[in-house]
Amino acid sequence: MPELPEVETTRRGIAGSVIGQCIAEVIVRNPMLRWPVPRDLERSLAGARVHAVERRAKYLLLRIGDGTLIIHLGMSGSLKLVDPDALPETHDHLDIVLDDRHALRLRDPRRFGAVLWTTRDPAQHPLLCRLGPEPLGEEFDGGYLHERSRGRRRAVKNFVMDSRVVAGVGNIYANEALHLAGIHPARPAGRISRARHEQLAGAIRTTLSAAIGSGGTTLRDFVGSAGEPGAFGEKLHVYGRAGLRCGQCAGLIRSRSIGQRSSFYCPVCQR
DNA sequence: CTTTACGCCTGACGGC
DNA sequence: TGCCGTCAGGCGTAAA
Repeated sequence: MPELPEVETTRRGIAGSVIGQCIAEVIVRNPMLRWPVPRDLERSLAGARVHAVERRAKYLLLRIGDGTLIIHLGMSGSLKLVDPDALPETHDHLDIVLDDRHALRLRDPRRFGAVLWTTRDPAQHPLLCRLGPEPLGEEFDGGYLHERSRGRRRAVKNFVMDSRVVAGVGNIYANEALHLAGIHPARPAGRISRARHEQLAGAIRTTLSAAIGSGGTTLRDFVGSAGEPGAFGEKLHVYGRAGLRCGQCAGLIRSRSIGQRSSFYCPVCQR
């Protein structure tokens, strides 16, 4: 579930409450996430201070003491600020209790998420070292997309969802950005002009920025750090809207699977 | 090298 | 009411 805007919403929601705090306790109720939560996590964290809460792609990076806690929310994860005395519910796998008696509580029904600890440069971590540029950063633009796509035959939707090309564009926002750019999701990436790649890069930035501004998209279970759902779902133009009219041209929105992922597009205004 | 298919896991939903 | 198949926001890995 959480794509970049949801992870950024989470980051902004927790940063002010955790930066400057020290870790009092770590409670692991179920370590079996995508990879096991490190057994000695409490020993690494206890007493250490949180210096910063950053984001790279869909990874949250909590700078704690002399290391970094890497958190990924997978498909169904969320991170809430709670009173540590509040009873945990099913799928509340981990609490990071802070000195001020608040706790970060990780919930992840499907357990596709991850909690990892590194004392090295997190950018060099195997999970992060091959990520492409941040879509809201300066290196990402149409020229970059155009250059990277030359000779590539795969569908442009799969191309922009490849985290080695650009980090953090997931299924919802890939569909939305391609609609905004007027590009058919199955079009081979290498057969898109520079001008249209400029359009696409701009559409990705616009879509992600607007979603962050709305607190993300809640389809099923995403909630922000205070438990609030994201409001961007009301602003989706194609995702989940098969059979409805396109707002741009009154064509009918279609859905089909592209690269094993459900895709939504307007066959009239996306070419 | 690029591209595709497959799991990991739980829960929600539709059809019967 | 229940059971069963299908699908879901991600992504590493194996294999073609």
